[in-house]
Amino acid sequence: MRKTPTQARSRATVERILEAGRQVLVDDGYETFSTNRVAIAAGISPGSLYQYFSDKSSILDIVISRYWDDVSERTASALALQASTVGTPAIRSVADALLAGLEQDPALLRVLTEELPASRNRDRHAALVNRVRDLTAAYLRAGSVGLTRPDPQITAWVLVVAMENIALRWVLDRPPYPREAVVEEMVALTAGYLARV
Amino acid sequence: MRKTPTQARSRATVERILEAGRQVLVDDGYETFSTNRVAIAAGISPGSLYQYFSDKSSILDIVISRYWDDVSERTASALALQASTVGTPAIRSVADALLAGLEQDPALLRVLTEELPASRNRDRHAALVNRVRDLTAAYLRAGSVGLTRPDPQITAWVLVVAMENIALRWVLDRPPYPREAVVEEMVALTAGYLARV
DNA sequence: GCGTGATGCGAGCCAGAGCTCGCTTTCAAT
DNA sequence: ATTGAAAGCGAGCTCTGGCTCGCATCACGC
Repeated sequence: MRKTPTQARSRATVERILEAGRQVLVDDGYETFSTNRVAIAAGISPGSLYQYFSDKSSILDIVISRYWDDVSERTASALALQASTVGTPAIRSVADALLAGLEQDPALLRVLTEELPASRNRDRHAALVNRVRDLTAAYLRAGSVGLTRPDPQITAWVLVVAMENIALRWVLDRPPYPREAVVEEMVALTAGYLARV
Repeated sequence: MRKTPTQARSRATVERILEAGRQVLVDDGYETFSTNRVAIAAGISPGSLYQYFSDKSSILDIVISRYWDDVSERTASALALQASTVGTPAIRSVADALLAGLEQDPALLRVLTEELPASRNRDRHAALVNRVRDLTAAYLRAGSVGLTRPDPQITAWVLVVAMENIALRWVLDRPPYPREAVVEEMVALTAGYLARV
């Protein structure tokens, strides 16, 4: 942020820029994401844009942050809701929440994960994974489920990384499997993993 | 390919360009990957480069293809070797092969998966996933394992997508879990999923 | 040896995009 | 109403990097 807007008008302008940034990203893609395009989409001039943002990257950063914060919030809160529940219903609703979080804005998700270099999302994404992993590890340690694996930390990590990719690939690649079927597979995968053999 | 090299000298030049391309990608990263840099690294002039490659993208394409073909070949053949084996030993060696395949060239893997837009890898990567998924589905249908899940196709897809991300994240993020432990978790995850409950 | 096509050279063209700067317009406080 | 700061404008500067083109050099068949 180069200059903090004080008047209502300029605050609205900053907001318009960010919305336009998201729009250009979704409509035109990352490759053609240019400050001039953003300015046009926001209905302002390039010069105005650079009064509030130091460079193109900083606009992107905020758009990206907003998205991941949103997903993170949704997912973690859904997970927290189930902290006291046990068994497959708990797993099912977490799997569902994961899918729902990613289904929130698939167009932006696609651009962020497929067109941007993954390193752009790295920190934000790692934060999300760690957050969910720790919640999961705590849940496992709480012992509501019989612990069959030696290290809850690894187990939680494995679960999160596996589930995330299943959900992500299903949302983005749209394989011909119905949503409920995928949820059930996610439940079975998790339940089988955690159940004593 | 703009012109097919006939003499030995030019065939060597094309090879030098491709090796330089890989080198520049690994050393300098995707952002700064420029045709001029590749030319310098290959010890030739930009003009010579454009005699054989139509544009910058086509050099990249070949470098990327070569990498994924290599990984695909290694993984699929390791999987085929285990087609007749059953039980956790079979699962274990497939998990190991998956890790080994990705560990082959971690530097290039990192650039390809973290710096390039994922869409650059999309086709090649999808081919790999499909190939392994179909092998897995056939394996499941062969009935060596008791089928507890309704649809082998979904089950195979879930397994491949899950396993791949576990292996990928472990290789790239180097979480503090020993390799053998991760392999065992992958085995447990798969075995629990497929075992009758 | 000689000539013709293959190979190689590298300064530079050119399009595109990030960003600037001098100017105008709008706002709000006095 | 006045005035100074805040906000906005947009032509264009500048730099980067993909790519070219006219020329030099090399290699192989006769």
